[in-house]
Amino acid sequence: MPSDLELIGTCALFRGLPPAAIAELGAAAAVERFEKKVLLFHEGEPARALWMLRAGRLKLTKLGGNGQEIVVRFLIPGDPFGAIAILAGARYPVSAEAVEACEAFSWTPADVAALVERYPAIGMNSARVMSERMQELQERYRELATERVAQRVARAILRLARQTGRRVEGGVLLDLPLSRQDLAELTGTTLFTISRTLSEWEQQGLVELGRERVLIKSPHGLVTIAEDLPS
Amino acid sequence: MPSDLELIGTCALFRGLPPAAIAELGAAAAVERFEKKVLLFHEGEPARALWMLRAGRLKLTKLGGNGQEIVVRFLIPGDPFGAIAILAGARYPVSAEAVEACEAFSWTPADVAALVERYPAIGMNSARVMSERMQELQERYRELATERVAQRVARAILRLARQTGRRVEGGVLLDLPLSRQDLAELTGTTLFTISRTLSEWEQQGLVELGRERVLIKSPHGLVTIAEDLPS
DNA sequence: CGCTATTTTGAGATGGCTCAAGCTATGTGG
DNA sequence: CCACATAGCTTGAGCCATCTCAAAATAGCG
Repeated sequence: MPSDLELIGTCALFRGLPPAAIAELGAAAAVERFEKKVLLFHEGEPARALWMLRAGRLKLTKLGGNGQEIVVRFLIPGDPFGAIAILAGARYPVSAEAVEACEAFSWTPADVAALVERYPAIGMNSARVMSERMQELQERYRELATERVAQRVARAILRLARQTGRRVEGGVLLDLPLSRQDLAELTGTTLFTISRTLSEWEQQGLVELGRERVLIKSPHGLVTIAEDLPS
Repeated sequence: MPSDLELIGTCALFRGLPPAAIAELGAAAAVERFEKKVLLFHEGEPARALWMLRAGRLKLTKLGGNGQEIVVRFLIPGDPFGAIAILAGARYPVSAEAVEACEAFSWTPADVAALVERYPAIGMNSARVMSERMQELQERYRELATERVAQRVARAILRLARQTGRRVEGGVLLDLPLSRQDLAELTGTTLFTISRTLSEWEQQGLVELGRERVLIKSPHGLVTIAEDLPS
């Protein structure tokens, strides 16, 4: 369990800053706690803070005109969020929802501005973080445009495994409460199709399912599906 | 027709920098010319430069395993590209192809690093540019996941109109060679469906079509479709 | 003027969606 | 501790938006 300053100092946004900067960040940060299903902020709201997840899991979502929701991504401790609103717009382009009890640091736009002024390396760090996320989203965009559902679902699960996977006996457990609906909104399909797809994989022994729970028994099998290789 | 230094000084990446910085950028830039259909670089290639379009139009594309291509976005003069590779990866995550004769500035990674060192504001500028593109891609991702083809195509055309639209008699012309195939790869559908959709709109007097050419006669009509409003 | 790239149109197939119904954990209040 | 309520999940049946493939029309270009 890293200390707060360690977490702040090693996250992608603030890596490489002098200890004085990290100390300032720690001093300026507010810490808040959010229960499961609580919205930290919602899409369209004026940005009142730059955030960083301290503990727990949350998801960034986006609404469609017809009421449909999509999941932009899940976050783990150390991940910054709300940065786009601070950098580019005055408003959050996504909503942030706790998928389990969470704690998050937040900094006011004024504090962020002052710190960026003092430690300009934050600028390049932000650009790097944005670039990495952009790369992932471009990739997912391509998948959504060109691949079948099963392929996309397999990829999504493998990504989640890399991000939050925990080795347990029998395989790798996705270490967050992940409903079929969540997976559907992450991959651009419906909860029905997700249910059918996962059930089939369970038949084949690739995964083991539970309520809001996915255990990967054969990562290799999922890779075969994700890459559309002959089994 | 702005001078090179004006173009460099007013683009999103270098806005607000002191004249000395702009002069340096101008001095360090190489200018190259590319004919229609030429690839400036391709996906996966090690990044050898940060680019900025000087004249013409180009598109960023990405390949799928099955040979299918998608269009990530079209660029107009002043747009930077290849930035993600310089910032986050060592390799270009997309290909860049001239859709008409183009000219582009390029800077070596070493020159970029030196300039960023000297003028740290470039860091925040990069972050802002990335954030804006991220916001757009998140939006398009949502559309691809939740909306029908017609809706997405209408949105894509309206975006292109905002970006490269030119007022002409009779409406707004998309000022770039844009094939049905390009539109399909931009919106995640097939050229056949694009052809049918556009033909229908032409019947209704919303657009006027030509080979690699779209003239918008009724922007409002397209908005109605894009927003899925009752006509 | 003929070649080639682009576009249109048709006909048929299908992957995934929609809607309805029932099932099953999980947690909760009596 | 049990019975019930509820959120999450599964399964089935039918449908339809969109894709696929084939063929022909059209428009530039050399």
